[in-house]
Amino acid sequence: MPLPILKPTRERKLIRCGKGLVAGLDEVGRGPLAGPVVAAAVVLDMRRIPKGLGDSKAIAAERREELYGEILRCASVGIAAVPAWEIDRINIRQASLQAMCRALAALPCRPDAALVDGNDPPPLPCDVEAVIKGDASVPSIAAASIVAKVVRDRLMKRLALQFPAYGFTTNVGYSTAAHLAALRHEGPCPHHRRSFAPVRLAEAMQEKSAA
DNA sequence: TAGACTCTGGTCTGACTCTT
DNA sequence: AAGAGTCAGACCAGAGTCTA
Repeated sequence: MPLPILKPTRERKLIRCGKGLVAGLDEVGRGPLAGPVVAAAVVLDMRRIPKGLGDSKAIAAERREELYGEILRCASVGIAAVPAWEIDRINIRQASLQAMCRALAALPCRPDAALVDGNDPPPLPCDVEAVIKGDASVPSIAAASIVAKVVRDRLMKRLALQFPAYGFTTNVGYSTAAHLAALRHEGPCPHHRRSFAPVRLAEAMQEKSAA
């Protein structure tokens, strides 16, 4: 089966409106109980768009890794992560925004406009257009979501070596039954988001059982 | 067996409704 | 009138089930 090719319609529209460089932005890791939120900004070369770009959730991990390599080879990429302690300090929404700002700043070039996933355009230091389901329909956003997901998965695998009790290799920080059980048994590690209700609850239960 | 679909569980904002 | 509470809709993901 031929790989699907997303058409860069939104990017081309912005370029026609005088925006020279258009970045796609996406963040991953908003829902998990542990680990950072990771954002990526990608400026694609419109002549060399990797085949098979699409919603990062719908792409098999192996294929995601391949696309990650292709994107790094043929596009400008900026990546940033905001750790759990900072999420606790400023809340998850602000942390996502911070991650996106930092990913934009980490780009080797300065984009004139950005396309982001979602319904409400965040305040960024360039023109921003929000696209609902953009990660499945806009190639730049799809590429950013793939890069962010691969980077975050790798970070979580590294954390799994440090904190093997929580099963980060498989749950990547999400609230699976096994993760919650480990959380109740071990208590949270420094990479858990204590501002999230299930972590607070588990911490309280763990303290109670330790007392 | 792999992909699609649905459900569950986490967050947030904004709009609306209810209570004081 | 103002504050509190609720709901919808957006995002993230894993897990289970169904189907081709």
